[in-house]
Amino acid sequence: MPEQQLTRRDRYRRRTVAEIKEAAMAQVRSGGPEALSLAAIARTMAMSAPALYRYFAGRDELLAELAVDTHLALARTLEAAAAGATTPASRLRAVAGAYREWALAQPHAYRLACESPHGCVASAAQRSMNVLLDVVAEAGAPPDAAIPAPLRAQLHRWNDGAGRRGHPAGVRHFGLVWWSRLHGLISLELGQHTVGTGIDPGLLYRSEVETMVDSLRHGVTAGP
Amino acid sequence: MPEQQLTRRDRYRRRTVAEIKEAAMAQVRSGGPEALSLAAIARTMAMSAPALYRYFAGRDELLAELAVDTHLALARTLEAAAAGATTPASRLRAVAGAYREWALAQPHAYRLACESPHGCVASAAQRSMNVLLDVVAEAGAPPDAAIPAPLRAQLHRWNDGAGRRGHPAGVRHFGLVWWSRLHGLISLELGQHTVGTGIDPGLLYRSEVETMVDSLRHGVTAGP
DNA sequence: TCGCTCTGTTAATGATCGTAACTATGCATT
DNA sequence: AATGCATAGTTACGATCATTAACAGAGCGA
Repeated sequence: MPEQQLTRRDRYRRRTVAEIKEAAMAQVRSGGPEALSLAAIARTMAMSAPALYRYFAGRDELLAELAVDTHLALARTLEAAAAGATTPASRLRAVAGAYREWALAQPHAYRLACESPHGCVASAAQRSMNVLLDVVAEAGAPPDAAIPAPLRAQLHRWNDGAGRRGHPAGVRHFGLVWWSRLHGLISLELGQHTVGTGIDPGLLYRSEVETMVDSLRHGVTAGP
Repeated sequence: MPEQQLTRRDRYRRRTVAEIKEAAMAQVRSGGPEALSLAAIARTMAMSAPALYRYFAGRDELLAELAVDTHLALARTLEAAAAGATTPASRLRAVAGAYREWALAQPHAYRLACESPHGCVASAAQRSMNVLLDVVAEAGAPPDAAIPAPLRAQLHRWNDGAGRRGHPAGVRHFGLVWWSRLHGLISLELGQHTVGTGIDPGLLYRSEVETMVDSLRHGVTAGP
């Protein structure tokens, strides 16, 4: 079923969908998810607002699709960052740095991606997670034995990256923790929770990344 | 200027403000910040919507005030949890546990508090931060020397808890990191990012808390 | 008592989402 | 080629919402 097999109408529809999403993402990027307005999208496309319902069931569904797209874009960015680095440790730093850069460059989009409580969105986030897992695996994660037994069992059951070889529990654990720590710092930074303190969030972030790189080097999972 | 000095009108006004906020928080708790509707508040209070503008400049200002109140309520909860524990380590666990319990019990309120990018809100969060800092200080934080010099300088300059004795940089650093890690995990949990994985977020959370308690015991700041 | 301020009202404006009813066009089948 | 259906668009409409303006009565100090 090559692209040319598509009927004229189908190709046109794809273009329209893409155009809608483009306009929608522009709104989200500049004003956040709550600023997305179907009426405004229709206006910029010289369409009537009800016409949009031919393409999306409603505002919420459009937002959900945008969140998925956003996660995929983030994943591609992380993949590129990982591919651009050479050593395992530098790859860790590169991915962590790219993650923050990306979030700071489009904070509203980051919010859209991370705080959408939709299952479909979570599954799209898996692709970013896979980048992390691979990089952590390469750097050598702590042994499974260091993880509390019940958690270890759940980690083992977790089927990450459909169709890929599974990672050991130590890698999965470290990946999850890594992700949550990076996200936590970025989330606080985006919430302006560091502005009054005079502390540079970038320094704090890099310090946390270094802590984690070190702990990987020493094969443990430890605190600040 | 005792309470009785207030004129009849002033006391009535206070009651009205409280009632408005109560109705507003109920909406936020059940549907999130975006579900807050001035019209609906007015309806439940048997008032006309424009009357609300005698008390708040608009929807945004009301939300900001709610966010501040929410932060203070969270802080009180943490203080109670800290007061209820006996040993330093158990106090750490109690505060961390109370933090998550509180967030899970009212996820929408937590979102309101944490993702409001208002300066005033951030300053209200300071009170929760102070609870953390005290508990960390009591448990014995890593030495300042372990922190990268530029970050250490900023931490030292940071004037936490107005009018209180300052904490050493090690405590401040550990407190910030602690907070961001707890918040990161909770934020992912609220975003449903663990549902597809079959991993119990509570286990992951407790494991992370234990990691940090251990690292305090050993006087280091390390990774997972 | 007079007058000002505070608190409330109704009316109106303009924006939003979403649905219904209708029209024209593309495309496939006869 | 003619017919008929799904598609993609339109206008009209109803509901909700935030916000402003203009106005009215009650509290309260002079």
